[in-house]
Amino acid sequence: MSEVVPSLHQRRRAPTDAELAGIPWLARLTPEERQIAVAELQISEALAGDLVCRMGRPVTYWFGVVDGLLKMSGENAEGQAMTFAGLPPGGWFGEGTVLKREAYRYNVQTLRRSLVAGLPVDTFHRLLDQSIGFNRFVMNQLNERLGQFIAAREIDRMNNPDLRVARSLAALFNPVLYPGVGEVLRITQQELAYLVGLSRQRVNEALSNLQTQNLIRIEYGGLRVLDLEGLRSQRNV
DNA sequence: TCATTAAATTGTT
DNA sequence: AACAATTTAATGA
Repeated sequence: MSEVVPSLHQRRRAPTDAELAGIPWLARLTPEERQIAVAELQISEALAGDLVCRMGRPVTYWFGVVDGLLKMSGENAEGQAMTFAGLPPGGWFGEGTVLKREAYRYNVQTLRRSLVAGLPVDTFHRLLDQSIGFNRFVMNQLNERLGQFIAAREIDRMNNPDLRVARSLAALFNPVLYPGVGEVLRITQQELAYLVGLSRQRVNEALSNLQTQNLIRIEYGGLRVLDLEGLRSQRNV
């Protein structure tokens, strides 16, 4: 576990066109608004294990995943890390904290080498003041994630590992929150195991079961979703 | 472009 | 946790 915030600063640069294309809310802006946003957007390359934001630190940016895989976690009363959510490409997070200009309430760490985009807090507020499209995006985002966290409570209460994996996968394939994912989610079975809180062996077995049911197809270094509704509606057997 | 080798990931016990 | 099998990425002719 390494804190590499300094390297995040050093690696910061302007976004390329290809990276901008992967940022979903830019499409909701007018050309003028878009120009403001793009001028302020930063891209940073984070190595595996880097902390993107740290609990308690003052908020600096609204973050999004351009490429790679992140995990959001907090601490329980005993100080044990607890994973809240996985963040695949296209996912943006921290707007609640940015809105209130508070300190980050969780840790976000890369599970592997990733490209992370950041919009400065002041620019976020400027867009919120000026842009209807931006407001719509943020509102939709908050709403969708509320649904996902409610679903996550259900997942936590399930003791059947196959169900946990199925529902967690369905969350990662959410096209509204993570539009960069598409048909194939780039994730190793080890990474998924970290997110779900199971051993890799058990995840491997659960994935095999889901593949047998034609819900997913296992690929090298990733998973292809065949039936998202089927994953969501997995029930106890 | 192809063959060889190293590294990463998966499947299994 | 350990190991073998498989897939991909890197290297160099």
